[in-house]
Amino acid sequence: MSNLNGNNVSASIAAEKLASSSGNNPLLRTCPQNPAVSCSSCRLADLCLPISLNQNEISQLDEIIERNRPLKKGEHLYRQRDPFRSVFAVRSGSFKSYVLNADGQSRVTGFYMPGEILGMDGIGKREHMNSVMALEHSSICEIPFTQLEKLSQQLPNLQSRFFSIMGNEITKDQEIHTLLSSYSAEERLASFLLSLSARYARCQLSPERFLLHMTRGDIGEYLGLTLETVSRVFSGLQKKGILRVKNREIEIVEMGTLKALVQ
Amino acid sequence: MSNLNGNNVSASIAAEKLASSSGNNPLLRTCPQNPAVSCSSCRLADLCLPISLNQNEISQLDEIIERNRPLKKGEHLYRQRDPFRSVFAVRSGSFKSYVLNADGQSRVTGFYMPGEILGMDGIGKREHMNSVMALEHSSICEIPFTQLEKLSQQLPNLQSRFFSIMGNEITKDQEIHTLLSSYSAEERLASFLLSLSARYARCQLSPERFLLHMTRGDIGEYLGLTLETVSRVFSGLQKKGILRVKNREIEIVEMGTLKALVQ
DNA sequence: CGTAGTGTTGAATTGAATCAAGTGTCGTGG
DNA sequence: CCACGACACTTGATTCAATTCAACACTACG
Repeated sequence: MSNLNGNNVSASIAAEKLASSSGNNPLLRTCPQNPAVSCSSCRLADLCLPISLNQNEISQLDEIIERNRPLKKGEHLYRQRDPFRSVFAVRSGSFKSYVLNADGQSRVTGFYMPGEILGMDGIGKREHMNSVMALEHSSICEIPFTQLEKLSQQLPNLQSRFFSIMGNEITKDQEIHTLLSSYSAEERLASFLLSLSARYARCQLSPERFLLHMTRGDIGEYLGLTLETVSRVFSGLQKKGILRVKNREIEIVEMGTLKALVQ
Repeated sequence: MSNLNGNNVSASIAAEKLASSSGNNPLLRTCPQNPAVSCSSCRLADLCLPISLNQNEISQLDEIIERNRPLKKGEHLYRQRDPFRSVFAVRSGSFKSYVLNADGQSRVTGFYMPGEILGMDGIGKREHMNSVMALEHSSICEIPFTQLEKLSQQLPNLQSRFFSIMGNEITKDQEIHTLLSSYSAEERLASFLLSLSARYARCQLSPERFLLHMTRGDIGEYLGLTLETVSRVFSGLQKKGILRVKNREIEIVEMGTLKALVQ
């Protein structure tokens, strides 16, 4: 049995749905990294920067966006202390951001999925505070920041949208603050899974069944737990019948009970 | 003996220096809450929003800023779920932001000192995610956000400045994330004191001797510790000769050793 | 002067970390 | 296509840092 149900979810979940659809061109559909796909035809547009821009505004944004070559698993988008030039929108795949402390240990500061914006850790000090690594084969749109600033001067909607995106990042970080300062291991992991679930749903993927592209160690570093504790809590939630866990494949069997764990 | 050295630091530290000086008007000097003090004459201007604006730009900013009545200790500036209208700059005093969870427990999400910007927790969802309470008699400048957005359209420097401020907030929140996910109680408290110390220095106050305006419980809620642990760590650091602690008065005796604790 | 809020300290408890051993999985190159 | 090695993961036993529970002291304020 290769997975929870005896058929291969990995392939079906991962590949198909995240492709940026490009109208009726079937070739583009199968190639989510196609650099020709514009914001206006990108199926992630309503999760991403262009939201609340009109057609004309979107095409102006389109012009400053660079669609780079895709990154392989393990490749870095940027590293700690790199000069800040751009923010990035995830087109497909996923990323982790992390910092290395003095004795070389890493701590994961975030995970990023399609439609989410990356790189705002560099805006304050004009230097990236995190490193960002692809967790799987992934592609991104690069938005040079000085050009984004210039365009925001001309498009009030874009300025407003970017203030909102940064505001949401602040809100999200403060939620993690309270999570880490008062939740138990089980509550942290439940909350983490619910966050992933909601974000998969945003991408039109199943909120009940998905793949983790990060390791138990990554999750532990993010949640302030050891990888052993993460593993034990997964086992515990499975024993209670709330989850089914098979390696990186997660099925949330009792969504309500899981939600009740974090109130 | 009323404090560490037998004289009253509380009064001298707290009152005098934080006043927004107003050139050569001695009356304004003694009244930090004077609503007439403009950005251009405010001694906090170079910590605050106006930095990198020229005289003309500052006076445009000045026009949209409302200087409200001061808040007494324990009063709220805004509460969780209040509609978002403005961000605020702390003029004098200090504030804590906090959230209440389902069972009525509070968790502190931040402390704010003169020159720092407050209220960005509302930008994303147009609704405040935190409550904010004055920790002492305090005053603020209110900056209506829609007007700030409008003015940012006209003043590229202001837009850029506000992007930076929000970027720094994100960076700060991520630093707390790594603090909470991997530091011991002692490391957390050391890091907290060093942060306060640096921020007092920014306000032209002593980085070695200052007053805590928050309770041990507030600090614990912020750092993810119980108030008993906070108290024990203070005692421990005092026993090691790194600090002198007398109620809310802190003296950092060995700054180097304290810094070494967090590497 | 009394009381509520704040802070300290001790003893017992506990949740998660650490240490350790072993299994499972995946990608690579022969 | 299989074997190998490197990672990734699980589970158990033990330890430990911080919490919890409890008693008491201090301070500040009406």
